[in-house]
This record gives sequence, C-alpha cells and structure tokens, in this order.
Amino acid sequence: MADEQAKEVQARSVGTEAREQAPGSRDEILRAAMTLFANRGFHETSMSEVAREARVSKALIFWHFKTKEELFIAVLNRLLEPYFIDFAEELSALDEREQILRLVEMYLLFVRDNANSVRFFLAQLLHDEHRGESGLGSQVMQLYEGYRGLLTSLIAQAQQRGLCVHGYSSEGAAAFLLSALNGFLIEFLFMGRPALDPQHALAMVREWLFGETKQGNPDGGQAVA
Amino acid sequence: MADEQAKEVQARSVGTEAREQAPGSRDEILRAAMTLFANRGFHETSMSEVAREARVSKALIFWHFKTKEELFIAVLNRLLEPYFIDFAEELSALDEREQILRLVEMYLLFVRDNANSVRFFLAQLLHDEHRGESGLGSQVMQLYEGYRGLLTSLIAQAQQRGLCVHGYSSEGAAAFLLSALNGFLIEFLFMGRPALDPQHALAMVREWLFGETKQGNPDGGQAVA
DNA sequence: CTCTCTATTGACCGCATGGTTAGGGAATTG
DNA sequence: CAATTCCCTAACCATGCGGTCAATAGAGAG
Repeated sequence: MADEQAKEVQARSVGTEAREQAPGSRDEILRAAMTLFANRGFHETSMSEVAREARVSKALIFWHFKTKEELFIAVLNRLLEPYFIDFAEELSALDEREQILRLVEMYLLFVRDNANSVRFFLAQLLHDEHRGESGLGSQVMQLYEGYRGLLTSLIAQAQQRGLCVHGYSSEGAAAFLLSALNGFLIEFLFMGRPALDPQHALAMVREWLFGETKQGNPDGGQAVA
Repeated sequence: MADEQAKEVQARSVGTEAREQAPGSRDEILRAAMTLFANRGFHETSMSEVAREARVSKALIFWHFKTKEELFIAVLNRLLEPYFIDFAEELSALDEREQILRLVEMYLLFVRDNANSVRFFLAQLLHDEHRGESGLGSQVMQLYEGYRGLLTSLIAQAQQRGLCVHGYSSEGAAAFLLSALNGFLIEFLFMGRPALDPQHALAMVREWLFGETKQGNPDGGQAVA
C-alpha cells in the first residue's frame, strides 16, 4: 500500500522545444505498461492497472497517449530499441570464421539477456495477424532477415576460402544454422532449464560448421540417462 | 454468407447411457471455439462471438460448459488429441538409423500438418505463467520430454553400433537435433514461407547425423549463388 | 394426455472496461 | 495581476463482457 507519494519535481528545462527527456509521468507510465504488457499481454492488461502500477490517474494516461493502442506501440518501440545492434563495427577486424562464431554468440547471448522481451515479441507475432502487413511483424522480420543475410554472406566467403568444409549451399547452411539457433531460443524460453547454455551451443555449432572438436571435455551438462 | 442451415437430424441413439458421440450443438460449439481461441486467443474471444460463430445462443454454451474456462480446457483437450501418437508400433521394425530418421520426419510432418494447433499451444505456453505448474504446460512438456527421451536412447544405440559417427554425448546430440527441429518449426510458423521443406530438412539432418550425402542433386530448393 | 428430461432461447444483471469531460493547481509569460 | 499553457485528477459514461434465469419446445414413457 505505502502510497509514498514521491512527487519528484519533474525537471522542467522544457525551454525551447526539447520536450524529450522529461523523466516524469510519461516515462513512469511507459515503464508500468511495459512490464504489464510483457507479463500479461495486451488484452489482459487494463488501463486502470497501468494507472495503478504507475501511481497515476487513468485520465493522465489518456492525456499522454490518445488510445490504448497508441500506448501499446509506444511500448513496442521502446522494447524494440535494444534489438538494433551494429554488427559491422564489432566484426570488421576478425576473419570470416571468427566473424561467424561471434555472430552466433551474439545471437545466443542476446536471447539469453533479453529473454523477456523476446518472449513478448514472439507471443505478439504468434497471434496477431499483423504478420506480413506493415507493423511489428515487418520490423522484426527485417531485423531477422538482415541477420540471416549477414550470416549467409559470411558463410559463402568462408566456403570460398575453404574454411568451411561442408557441401551445403551457403543459404542452406545459414538456414540450418539459424534453425538451430532458434531451436536453442525455444528451448531456453519454454523450458526454464537452460538445457544448452550459450557456450555449449556455440561449441556444437563450431564443430558442425568448421569440423573443430573442442579439445578436452566433450560432455554437455545434462548427462543423466 | 450462405447460411446453409444444415439442421442435421442430430442422431439420437442416446439409449442407455452412451451420451458420447452426439454430433450436435456441443460439437459445433467446440469447433467454433477452437478456431476462435486459436486465431485470437482466450481473452480476445468473447462468448458471444463463439455463439455467433456456432450459430447458437450464448446461453446454450453455458448450458454445455459451466464457464468460459471449462469451454477452453475442453477445446484444449480436443486440440491435444492428435499429439498422442504411438511411435512404438511404427518404429519397431526398422534399424536404429531408420528409426531416428523416421522420428525426425514424423516431427516435421506433424508440425507441418498441425501448424495451427502448434501455433496455438506455443502462444498459450508463452504468456501463461502456468509453465511448470500442473496444467497445459506440464502435458506438453511431458510429450516433448517423451520424444526427446526416445530420440536420445535411439542415438545412444546408434552410436554404440558405430552408425553414428559424431563424438557428442547422446544427450547433447539429441538436444542439438531437437533444437534444429524446433528451429524449423519456428521458421515454418512465423515466416509463412516454408524456407525449409521437411524433405530438405530431413536430408540435412541425415547428412549431419550419419555423414550420408544424398546421392544425386545436392540442391535443396533455394540454390542461388 | 400428462409427466419428465434434455436441449434451447431471449431477456436480463452486475460489473469492469476503454474512453471522456470538466475542472484545478502550478508555472511561465505578458 | 491576468492570461495561457501544461500536467493532473475525480467523476462520469456507454459498451460489452461473463454469467443467470425463466420459459419453452420436443421427444419418449406411463
């Protein structure tokens, strides 16, 4: 209950037109909505709940955001931010083999560290028919295809240099690799148990793609029977 | 539109107590609810919609099913039926290598043919926290773990007989294989494009697991570069 | 014909929801 | 100070929801 009433002077500085960066109620609302939407979904979250969670009147939410949908897409965009990573800078210095492995690792680590929002977007994509249409689906697909394209071209280069021993087409290999990664993702998201930690997964990918066998212990973790 | 009004005499035969098998309104309601729940989810589907879709009064639904939740779990159970397949009979006659491949193929074909319900269960598992608890989650997990266990033991046998060239632990190999399969599933469910048809996927699995290269054309479909 | 049991309905209820409105207080501006 | 603008609220409204109820039709049993 503790209605601590932290009024928080709310940093004017509005000055000329810099109406960004007001750490006031708007952000509080966004944060509340983010958690609620993520944990319960859109229809299962009421505006009153958001209001309560943000310690703000419901009407204020409708002052900041015209409708519930508008609040929702605002939350979407904010959640989407960390998905835009600049691969180029980090990869440019490595050779193809290392680039591929780093790319894979980044995928795995990202999923591990952003499990909540990944789960959220997955659920969103699943039952909105917005797939294909302009909207969330297209944005996510764009990111995904970008990643796949990068992976494909890297594999093609590696194949040309003979680093990559397999006889697949680069597209086929990339598709298979991505499938494996998505499989890790599912396993990670659904069974809380991280049956395959990123490092182990990465090792298996390395062996599959480059024929390298991790020297030392080849056991994976869940050796049970 | 065509409200064909197929009244369908509705087959009494109630006789003594066989109250199963009445292809009447109850089934119509279940069918309507199935599609609606699958396409929109639980909270987004109203009982009035179900009633309209089933061409039945709302009150009748509440006569057949006490609450909305009860209708929902009835739908769940009906959707879950095709998931119970008896692997044993079909696999017993083959050697390990063929058993594994057949198992994989069954997985892929099943996902392809039951995409809708798979999508539905996935969505359900995603944002209900019922994961782990008794309920849908546990049932699905049980099926999944059964499949994984079967796969693991088969791979172990194949490894003992030297059919399986890789140095993974059987658990690790099964986990990797399942991840790849789940990846196919994701790719298939989300991008409508079947970037990897079951046959192609199966071929890649075969090559990975047994080192066999499909004799003849090694292209899978999207051979481009 | 009447009694009963199953199947079905339209009308209704209380409630929570998304959204609105009228207004109040504080700061900025003239 | 008065006017304006921004931020914020309590109270309200219309709608649609899950769910109930009394009534009823129809088919068999006696």
